[in-house]
Amino acid sequence: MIRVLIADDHPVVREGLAALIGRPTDMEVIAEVSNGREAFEQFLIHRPDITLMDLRMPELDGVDAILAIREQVPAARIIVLTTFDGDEDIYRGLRAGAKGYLLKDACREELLECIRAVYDGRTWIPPAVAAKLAIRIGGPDLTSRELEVLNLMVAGNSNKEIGTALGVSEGTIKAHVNRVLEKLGVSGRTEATAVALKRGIVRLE
Amino acid sequence: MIRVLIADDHPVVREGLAALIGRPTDMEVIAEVSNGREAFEQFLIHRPDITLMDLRMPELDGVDAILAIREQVPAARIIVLTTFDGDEDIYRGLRAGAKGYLLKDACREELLECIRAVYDGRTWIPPAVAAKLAIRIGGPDLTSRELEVLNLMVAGNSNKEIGTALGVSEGTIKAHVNRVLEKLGVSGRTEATAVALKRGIVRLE
DNA sequence: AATGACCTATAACTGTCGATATAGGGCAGG
DNA sequence: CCTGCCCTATATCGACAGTTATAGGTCATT
Repeated sequence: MIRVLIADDHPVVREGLAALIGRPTDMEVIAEVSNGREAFEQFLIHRPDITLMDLRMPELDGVDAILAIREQVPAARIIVLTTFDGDEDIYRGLRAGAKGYLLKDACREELLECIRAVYDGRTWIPPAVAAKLAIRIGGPDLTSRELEVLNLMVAGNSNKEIGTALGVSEGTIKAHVNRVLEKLGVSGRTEATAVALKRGIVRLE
Repeated sequence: MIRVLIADDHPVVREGLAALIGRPTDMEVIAEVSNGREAFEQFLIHRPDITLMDLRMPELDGVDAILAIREQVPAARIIVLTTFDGDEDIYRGLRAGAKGYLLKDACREELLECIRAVYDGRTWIPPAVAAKLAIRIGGPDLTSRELEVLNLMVAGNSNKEIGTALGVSEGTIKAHVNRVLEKLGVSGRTEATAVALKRGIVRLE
């Protein structure tokens, strides 16, 4: 019997996963939670064989929940199940220690196959996801300062405003912006905004 | 018996909705489809009391499906059930003729209550959704030309490039861009990009 | 027929952006 | 200790963005 923990803040999705998983006779849902903190707590209590984890959740992010769990139980078998398909989301999820990565438009067969694969100790990543992961791995990392600048840039701030906000000169911001544009492979801050959002490097709100 | 049609391209969500709706004794799911075209076809065949419609679907968009259905059956009672909470999405969904608008993080009670309300001929819009709708209704519309320019702008094109693409002068584009910035209430094209994406006025990809 | 909204265009001007080069200080890993 | 990466800074310069004002042509509405 494969014992599954579901972590997702959408009741409809939890219900759907529970229905799909409860159908085969070799799987059962042992707990459902709606945020990352509960996911961590319930994991330690139930020690599920498989954890299905959404990325965007209140209280504690999916990635952070994975990190917290694997700090206690390095062998935890966790599958990310999310709507986000930016290469940065995929990269962070798998780097945190997820063994599978499914998008929410996965069909029933794909879901069950993935659960069985990860339960057997294999990793399970759909080709489309793997392709995006490859893009991310090839490219350069943004430094934390560059990320900070990028976020302020996406919010619509000018170089001068960013400089004021970070307590450095406008020229310094220009230098950072230049490296960000180069690393993202774009030709201006507007394109950088679109690319960063699409890739999941920054988020709105 | 309230007969429900489900239109959503995510199998997990369809399954979840079916499970939630099948539980009370006064509702039943009579059909499930995964794109807008099928939604239109199955609506005409089954004439459901309630249709739950996702907005982003292949083949035919949710809004277009609503329009197609209501052209044949103006009294159709359709509820939008989606993850998109930009004011433009909400506005378009309701203007197309939806009688309810739920976000996918709605709980079971909210879903059932909404279905019953719309079945009884009422409209059902959560306060948070209504608030965003109010924002959209207050503001000015972008003309089709301005939308065209905005889309090219978000893609990272310069004024000159947009002018070339549309076969007009750079100066003309500047004039369009100026009105777009004014209507969106922003101070530059980078901020315009972020706001347009957040509000659902434009989409990536 | 007149009004108004929209698209188009021009022009001049200021400010910001982005490219490029150069360089000192801090800090970690070999 | 030295190398390399990161953050910082300065400076120049051409390109582009954005403001403002003005105005002709089209088209639907009144």
